[in-house]
This record gives sequence, structure tokens and C-alpha cells, in this order.
Amino acid sequence: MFLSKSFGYALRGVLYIALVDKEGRKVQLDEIAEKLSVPRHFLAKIMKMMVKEGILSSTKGPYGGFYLNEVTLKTKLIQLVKITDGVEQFNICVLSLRKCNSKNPCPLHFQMLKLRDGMLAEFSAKKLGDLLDEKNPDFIKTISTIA
Amino acid sequence: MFLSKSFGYALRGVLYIALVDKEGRKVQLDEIAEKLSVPRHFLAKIMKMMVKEGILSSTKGPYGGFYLNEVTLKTKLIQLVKITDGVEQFNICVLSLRKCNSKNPCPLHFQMLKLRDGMLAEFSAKKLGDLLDEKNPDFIKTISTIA
DNA sequence: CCCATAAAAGACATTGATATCTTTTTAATA
DNA sequence: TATTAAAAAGATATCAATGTCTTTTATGGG
Repeated sequence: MFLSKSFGYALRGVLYIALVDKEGRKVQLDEIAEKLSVPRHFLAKIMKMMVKEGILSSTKGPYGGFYLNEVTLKTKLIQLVKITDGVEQFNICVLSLRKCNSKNPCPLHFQMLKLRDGMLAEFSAKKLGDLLDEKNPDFIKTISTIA
Repeated sequence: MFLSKSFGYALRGVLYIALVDKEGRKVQLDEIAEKLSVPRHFLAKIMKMMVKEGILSSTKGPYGGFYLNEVTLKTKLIQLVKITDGVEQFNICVLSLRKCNSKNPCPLHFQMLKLRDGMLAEFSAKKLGDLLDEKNPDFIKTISTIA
């Protein structure tokens, strides 16, 4: 409804790495996909996007895998949304009217604007690191249990 | 992002009828589709859904068409969302976690809940009739201009 | 009762998001 | 430098949302 599945996979992927990355070990795609019950190859694409955008790192080859870098946990959620969903669509009018704006508003313009601004504010304030609940021993289960 | 295109078409369709329905005349699909620049047959499906759900009326045959009934303008927006998008998806976790709820929340649960509740509140309060801006002579242009 | 009109119904097509599979590139280390 | 592990890249497949076309049904008027 609000965001794509890709966004969810991306977020869960990063959080999973963060949780097992304590010792700095790299985490492999297979492990992430399996633990989170996410389609392996699809997840690969999404992880790749994050690496390309620099909010996550990876190395190929033996002992390779994905790992956090300096910016990972400081990354704002909105940044992740940009990568997976793009922010343009935040400005799309619910009624698909291209000329809809605050000067020439559609009947739902201000209501949707309020919602969007609320979401943008939330997602601009929160960082990935803020979502880690390290005091909760079952946190990893929380982001893994899909069914 | 927030709602389907179908919702937008449905809303614009009803509003269009409301605007030209002053004299109680019925409005035909072709006119609505043309004026709103919406794919005719797709709009047909959506109008049909509204008729089936009783928030709009229609008659077939010569001089037939769509027209408002007693409930149309009293219909809450949320009702329209139910018809076009279904409300179930309002409760779907952004991270696609089925067991996500307030007792066992995903890392974004409460943020999304807040947004959802805000949207539900807005859409439960507003009626279709509330969206008619009869003082604005260009209102019909507003809901028609897509490009 | 027949004709014309317009919605209803349902079959079919397209597209974009989601998902899978295969090949290529990179990197570690023996 | 050969081997092998793992990500990167890209081709292909599936599915649901969106969009189009065709046939059927209902209705008003001649």
C-alpha cells in the first residue's frame, strides 16, 4: 500500500546483516535469503542496488559477502526509499492529475499532502541504526518470521 | 503510491457526474471517459463496481447512463477505497511480515500504523459530497486536466 | 414487436513489479 | 597461476494491475 516489497526486502536485508555483523564477519546472500525467507535472486538485485548507492558494502570471491560500512547505519530511511522505490512517486497526485499542486489542488490534494509530509518527516528523521532493537533478543526473529 | 489508479478514476468519475447531474440528467460512459481522459472500457469496469455496491446508479438502453442516488454524495471516501482497492491491504505490514502487529511489531510498525490511522481517519470523515467545490467554476477542469 | 442505444459481462492484451535462472567478473589462497 | 567461492550482471519467467475489445442484456421509443 505505501511502499514496495523491494523496500521491505532491502530494509530487512540490511538489518539482518547489522544483527550478525557484530564480529565484522561478512554475510552471504544465501544466508540472508534463507533466514529471511526472501527469493534469493531477487534479493541479490536489491542488495546490489544498495551497494551501488554506497549504503552497503560487499566483496566478491571466497570469504566474500555483504557487510556494513561507515554510512550504513547512519543512512536515513528516506534514502532507502529513494533507492528501492524512488521519491518521485511521492509527488504523484492520487487522482493521477499531473497539474495538481497546492496552487491548483485536486479535491484530495491537501489531505494526501499531509499524509505524504508525515511520512517524509518520519522517514527523514529515522536512520537505519535507529531501527536496531539490540535489547530485544528476539529481534532477528521479528524481521525473519514471515508466515 | 498510496492508492490505486482505479480509486482515482472512480472518484473523478463520480465527481464528474455530480457536477453535470444538476438537472438530474444521466451521464453516459463515453462522455465521462472522454472528458476525464480515462480509458473507456477500464472506466466501465470501475463504474460498474460502484453501481453494484449501490453508491451509484445506472440504467441501460437509450437515454440511459449513470446518475447519482441518495447515498452517492453521503458515501465516505473509505467506502470507495474499499470498493476499488479493498481495505485489507491497509493492514499489510510494510515489511511483508504476516505476524506483525502491535504486540509483536516490526521495526516500522508504529510509524506505519500512525500513517495508516491518519489516512483512515481522514477517509472515514470525508464524504464524496464534501469534495464538491461548487463555488469553483473551474472545478470540473481541475478533475479533468491530466496532462 | 423491432430497432437503436447504452450498460453489463467477460474474453483478451499490455505493462510493470516481482521472481528465477544463467553467465560473467572478482577475489582469496593453495 | 589454477581453483574455487561469491557477488555482479543480465536474460528470462510469472503474476497482478491496468487497459482494450467483443458479445450479451436491458430499455426506451417508434
